[in-house]
This record gives sequence, structure tokens and C-alpha cells, in this order.
Amino acid sequence: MLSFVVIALGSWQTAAMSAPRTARDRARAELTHEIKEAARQQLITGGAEQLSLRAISRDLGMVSSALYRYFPSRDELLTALIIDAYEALGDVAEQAAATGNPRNYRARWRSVYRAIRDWSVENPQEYALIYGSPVAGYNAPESTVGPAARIPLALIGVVREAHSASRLNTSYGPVMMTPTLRKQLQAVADVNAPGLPVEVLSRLVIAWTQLFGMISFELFGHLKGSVDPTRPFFDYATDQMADYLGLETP
Amino acid sequence: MLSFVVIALGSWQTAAMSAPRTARDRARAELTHEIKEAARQQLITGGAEQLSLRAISRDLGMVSSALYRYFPSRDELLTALIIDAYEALGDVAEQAAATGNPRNYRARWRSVYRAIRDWSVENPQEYALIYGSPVAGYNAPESTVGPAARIPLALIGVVREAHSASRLNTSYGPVMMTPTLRKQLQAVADVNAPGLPVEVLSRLVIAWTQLFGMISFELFGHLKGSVDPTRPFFDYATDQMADYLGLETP
DNA sequence: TGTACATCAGTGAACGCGCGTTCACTGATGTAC
DNA sequence: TGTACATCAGTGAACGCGCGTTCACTGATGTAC
Repeated sequence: MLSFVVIALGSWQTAAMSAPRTARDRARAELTHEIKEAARQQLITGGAEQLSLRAISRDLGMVSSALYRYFPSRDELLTALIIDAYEALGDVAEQAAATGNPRNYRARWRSVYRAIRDWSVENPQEYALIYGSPVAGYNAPESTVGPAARIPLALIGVVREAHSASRLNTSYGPVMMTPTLRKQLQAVADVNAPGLPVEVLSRLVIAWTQLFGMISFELFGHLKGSVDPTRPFFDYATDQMADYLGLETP
Repeated sequence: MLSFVVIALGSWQTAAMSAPRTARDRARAELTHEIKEAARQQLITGGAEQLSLRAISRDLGMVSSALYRYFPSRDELLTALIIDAYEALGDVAEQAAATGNPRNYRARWRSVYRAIRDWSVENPQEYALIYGSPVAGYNAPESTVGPAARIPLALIGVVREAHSASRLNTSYGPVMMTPTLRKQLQAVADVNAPGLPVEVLSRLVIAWTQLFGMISFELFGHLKGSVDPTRPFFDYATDQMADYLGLETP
């Protein structure tokens, strides 16, 4: 369960050191981890904007300036937390996609959906960090793009395999798509899902936005008093989107 | 265009005074408005968390304590901004629903969708205020619920009218819905859309979450490099959801 | 129409608090010969 | 294996800044008779 944290930790450090060797290195890795843990704890109570280096240092019983041995600035710490969150969610999504009978694509779809929601509900502040409003004055660097892409790619992967195995019912009826949209989707397909028709990909994007719209609404309080608790509706939407994509029931 | 602001302003003040009469009242209404305008300007550059009473007072050339004659605390000002944002979006949504041929339900659906997105793109920080991550330490009071509901109600309205006029194709195929979900949706329908089948309402909730998921992804940067610019995809999704709901092409 | 009193807007000083970041420093850990 | 030097973690003080909110006050505006 904690394995990904360790991996993320390793990749955060300089690329040269693959495994901590000396006592100093081990101490450094541990403290880096503890700082991020304390930061995550702070997120829970205060959100990203309230994240304070001084408060973290107090939690860890050090002086605030000591943190600068580990992170050159508050923004760099934020970036590390964002990447960790994407990686954590990417891990559970990919793991879910790889679970169960590989040929039961619909079940795998469901399991990815569920894994994403479960993680989000369990880590609402980390979810808000990556899918909520952008933090004011903070610009996400390029390094977050790769980790962020893992989540849609997990969804694409399942559908793509279903399509390759001719287990995707793509009789979608007449489709009106502007040339611009077709071109955009084709470019995405070329890089991320060669062979997948743009008609399928367009539906995937719709499902993807629906999924995160639904989770955001749940976590940010917009479903209170309607489909609340949300789980039954979530499962319903999962199946509706699977139908919409043409994922066959085996 | 500004009418709703005045209305919101009026409703913000004590319920007793319907229209400003004395010079004092007029000055008060004007300054209340200017404070909120300055606050909205601050949102643009800093987001909700950075909203500072002192900065607002500086902008207006007054002393910071003077603001307390208008808003008893920072949170009350935030609440006012949130309500204003919901009302503004509710206005454009309702207006869009009332535009064009009343019997062309699909066109009205499209126009509501477009109005919601246009407002969101033009007012990204106000959008983030109401649909982004909740502000840390701030709990939205009951008074925001009514204004917030106007937006989904505009969407429901169009579909409900289409259904009443038998212009909604509800041959949805087999639907699996847990009793819990059915009950939840029935309760929503009873209050907000009497006569609308839960099968339709469930699809409406899916469309609603898809719509705001899509807008959030666009505004918060998750569509950069894929369906970007987003307008073609947005229009495509609009029609896909109209199809999904069974809104007939006239 | 004019006066006496009540209401209210805005001032300015103060309270008590928190923040990110820099810098010269001490003492411990690691490395090269 | 032992010594000399280099690297690094953590300290403590300081800089310069901003914040929300309270309170006693002055002077202008509104109201009742």
C-alpha cells in the first residue's frame, strides 16, 4: 500500500542516487518523506493555500529555515505534493485496470472508475489539490503533466484493449464532428491510443469529464440533498458511460 | 445586464428596505456595490483565499475598519460574492432557456449550455468560487442553496417542458437502477420536476455533472494539449448529451 | 420651517497574530589519501 | 587504520511584510415634534 510513496520519494530526489546508501542519505530521504507527510496533514485541515512552511517545521520540531535544506521554496513543496497525488491516483487506477479477468473489459472499466472515486473520497484534500481550483499564484510546472496523464490513460487503455479485441460495440449512429475536433482527437489518438477511432475517443473524453465532474460535485458539496449518498448514482453513471462507449456485457 | 446586481444588492440589505430612498441609503447601496466590485477584482488576481479586506479598503481609499459598516466579517463578504455569482449564472441560464422558439427544446438546451459556458469562461474566478474547491475554513451557509439551484433547474426546465409536450424520446432501453437511487431521484422529481420520470432525471444528473466537469477541466487546465481550444468539443458534448436525453431534432 | 436628538459612516490607533525567506554560524557526517 | 579536509543539516536571529478585528472618537445625515 505504501510502495508508491517510496517510489515517488526516490524519483523526487536527484536522479543520480537510485537507492539511499549512507546514513545521511537515509536520514534525508526519511525527513523529506516526513515533511511531505506533515504537509499532507496540513492540507486536510487547511487546504493548499493555508499550507505553511513554518507550521510544518513546528510539527516536526525543527526551525523553519531547516526546511530549505529539503525544498528550495514553498512552491516546490507544493509541486512535490501535486505530483505525489497524481502518482498515487495513477497507481490505483492502473492497478484497478490490471485486476480481474483481462477480457472482461466492462468489469475493468467499472473497477477503474471505482478505484478513482474511492481514492478521491479517501483523500479529498489531495483531490482538491489536483482537480480543484488552481492555487492562486502557483503555476504547475511541466513535470506534473506526465503523472497527470496516467489517469485518463488508464481509462483509455481498457477501452482500447476492448476495441482491439473487437469487444467494443461502436455502432454509434450518425456522428456530427467538426473538422477541428476530429483533428484534435486524431492527434491525441496518434500519441496515446493508436488505432482507436476518434468517435470512440470523443466518447471517452465525455466519460472522463463526466467522471470527474461527478466526483467534484460530490466532494465539493453540490450533490447534497439530491443524489446523496452518491454511491448508487455513481455506479449507475459508471454503467451508463460503459454503455455509451459500447463496452459489451460479457 | 446589470439588473440582477441591483436585485442581489437589494436582497442583501435588510429585507425591510425595498428601494433606497435617502441619500444615505443610496450612498450605502453604492458603496456596498463598490466593495463587492473591488472584491471581485481581487478574486481575478488572487483567488478567494487571498481576498483581503485591507486590500479592498486600500483600493477604495478608505480605512480598513470602515468596511465593517458594510459587511460584519470577511466570511459574510465571501458569502455575498458567492450568492452574486450563482445569481449571475442563474440569470444567464434562465434567460437562455427563455430565448428562441419555445417549442425547439433542443435549441433551448444548447443555448443554456452555451450560456453557462460563456459566463464561466468570462468569469473564471467567480466560477472557481462556486464550483472549485471549497474555501478552507469557510462553510457555505443555507442562503446559497436557493441561488445555486437555479442553474440545474434551468436545465431541468427545458427537458421537462419537452417531456410534457411529448417531444422527448424516452425509449432508453433497459435501465438498472437500485431502489435507493430511484427513491433519491423520485424525491428530487417530486419537488423540482413533478411528472418527470426518474429515468430522465438520472440522465439529467449525468449531463449536469458532465457539463460542469467539462467546464472545470477547461478552466482548470486539464484539457490543455488535448481538446484545446475546447469550444468544438463543448458543442459536440452538448449535442451528445441532448441525444442521450432524447431531445428530438425538430 | 426650525430646532433637538438619534442614527450612522468613516477615522486612526492599536492588538495580536502569522508568514516566506536569508544569512552567518556550529557541529556532525562523509571522503580521499 | 588514521588523519585532514570538504560537505552538509540544522540553528537562531532578523528582515519586511500582511492580515482580521475592536474600539473610542468625530462629524455629517436623518427624523420627530
